[in-house]
Amino acid sequence: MNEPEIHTTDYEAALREAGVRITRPRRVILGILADMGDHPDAMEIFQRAVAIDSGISLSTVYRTMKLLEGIGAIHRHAFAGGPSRFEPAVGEHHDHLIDIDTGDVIEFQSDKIEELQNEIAHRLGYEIVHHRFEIYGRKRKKR
Amino acid sequence: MNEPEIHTTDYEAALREAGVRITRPRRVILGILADMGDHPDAMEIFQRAVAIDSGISLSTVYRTMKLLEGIGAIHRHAFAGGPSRFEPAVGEHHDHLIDIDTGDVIEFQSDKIEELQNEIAHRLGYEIVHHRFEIYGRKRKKR
DNA sequence: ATGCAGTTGCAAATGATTTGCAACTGCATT
DNA sequence: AATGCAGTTGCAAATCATTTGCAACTGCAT
Repeated sequence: MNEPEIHTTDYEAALREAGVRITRPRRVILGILADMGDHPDAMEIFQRAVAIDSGISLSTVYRTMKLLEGIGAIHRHAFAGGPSRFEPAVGEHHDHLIDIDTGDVIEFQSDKIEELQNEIAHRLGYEIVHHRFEIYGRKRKKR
Repeated sequence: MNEPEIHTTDYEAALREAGVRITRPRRVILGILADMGDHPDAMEIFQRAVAIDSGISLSTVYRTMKLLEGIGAIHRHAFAGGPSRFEPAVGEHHDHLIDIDTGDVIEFQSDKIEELQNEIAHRLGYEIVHHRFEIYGRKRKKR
């Protein structure tokens, strides 16, 4: 009964800790977050939520995402010209490669980057809070 | 007549090459870009432009930024919850450290990052178009 | 000097996100 | 289990950034 998986209850615990109420809409959204493998935007999360409980409003999705972002449970990614996309802040930090033709988001992880950011921030007299490394690329066609 | 500096005329040459007209509003905006040392958003550029020529509209600023971005003359940076900020795409590529308390943007350059992105993109079967590396940090207080 | 396709300013439209407010509901307390 | 009320919610309207339709204007090739 202690799988290394993420469950709604983990988020609930985090929320309780943050001193907020576990309401019906929040439980639904938490459930969606728990098993999303992609990086949906607020509207997409809203649609999934409505499919589960038609009474949920888009405002609540936005409010909940902001709340979760505030307690560090999710990360927000801002893309130029589009809505923010979210992903659970769970496990190892990773970065993204965005396919500029298809919009696909590929995750990758590199210890060197983690090192590098520390080195650079230190050199500039800063303490890192977080970083973002995104590569925008196009699939290399095999020939 | 070939200084390594950036002048309005350099942008003009790039625009002409792209087959667009050099109009009065564009010349004003180009002039602003030529000597901006910061990373202003469209509204800020608009205000500087109006100070030079009161007839310029915000739409034109947006249209021009999009145009310049398209020909690669400037870079757009999207920040969560705020407007896009622009900077001339001139010289060596650099990345940013954002001070999360003050919003200051500090530029830095690292060859290692350039290497790393190539390595990673290659590993994933992609060809890099561009990348973005941002460190969000807080000033380390000296003790 | 002339013509017209490329540009512009303005206002209205769009898209993402936030907010005011009155009704509702967790949940700590009886 | 019933009570009270501060935290939440849904809805609609507001806000912010950005885009777009359109008629008037203007570079610039001729």
